[in-house]
Amino acid sequence: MRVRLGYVAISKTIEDISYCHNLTFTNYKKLNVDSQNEKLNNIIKKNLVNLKEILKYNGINNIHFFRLSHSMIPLATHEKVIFDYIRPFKKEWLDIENIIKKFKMRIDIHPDQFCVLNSDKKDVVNNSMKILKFNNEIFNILNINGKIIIHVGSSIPNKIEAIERFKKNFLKLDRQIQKQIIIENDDKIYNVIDVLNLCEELKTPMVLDYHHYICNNNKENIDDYFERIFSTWDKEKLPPKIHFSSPKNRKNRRAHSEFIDYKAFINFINRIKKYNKNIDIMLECKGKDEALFKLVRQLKYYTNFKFIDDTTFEV
DNA sequence: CGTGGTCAAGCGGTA
DNA sequence: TACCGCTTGACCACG
Repeated sequence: MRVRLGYVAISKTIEDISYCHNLTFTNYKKLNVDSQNEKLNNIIKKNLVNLKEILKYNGINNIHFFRLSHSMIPLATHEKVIFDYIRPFKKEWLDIENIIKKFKMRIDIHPDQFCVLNSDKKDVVNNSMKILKFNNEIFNILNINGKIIIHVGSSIPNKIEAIERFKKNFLKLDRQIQKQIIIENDDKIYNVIDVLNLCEELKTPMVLDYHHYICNNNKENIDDYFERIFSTWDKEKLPPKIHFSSPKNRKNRRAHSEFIDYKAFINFINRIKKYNKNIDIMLECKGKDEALFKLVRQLKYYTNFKFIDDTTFEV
């Protein structure tokens, strides 16, 4: 089994290179009409240039996959702000595409909490579809095989009806977007079994979030479900994706800790290695890439995992 | 220089 | 009932 490790969205090592500079609608409105677009364009340009630098940093450090934060194009799906974030930035987008291709990177995107495909409110569903379309467009601009990670969403008035709404709305999406969506179990409502059943029915890959499983389960044993979860990826070119993180502390179990509990991680690897799949594990820690490299040092010291590069090992 | 309030938007959970 | 956290930070006004 080959395991690749990655981290989320922001590097802590290279500071001052954020690609998440934002412009809120309130502040946008305060500007006069001429400077609105100028301000927006400046922010987008800065974000795209910085994203390129972060991807380059990742590539040089053998980090093979990355999750894009989605605020890199502020107001992209705001109905009252119409602007072109593609053509004026052709060079910047192309630079990013070239870096991704050069290092053969896997790129995911995770819409924020306002993307609720199964909401009982029509406007929320429409906006969610718009967000998904925007994410799809980013992949189209970059000409890459990216995935959009979403949760099932709301449970109003109950999980059964809400799952039916999810299926109905999912099937309304463009086929291309349907194929990009992968669904993750969450820490409050939709547990591993809910999401696995849904993914099998929709023929959509499932992202297992191990920390969410710890927070939200019916005392089922996760070991009984690994095989089925991995199988949802059988038709994909990309390896199955797992999110791994450690709880902050006993009291605050849902929050993410700064670093990974390496013993829990080693235990986890030893339980999944028999499936002999290649796996991409994204570490979700406050410590970001520092947490990734700390875990790698611990694995090198405490295990016989055979490291192929800075973030990839075989067991 | 540090801090706290604010930001377009949805949810469920907690005090 | 009102706020908090999420996947999360940036920015600005203020001291």
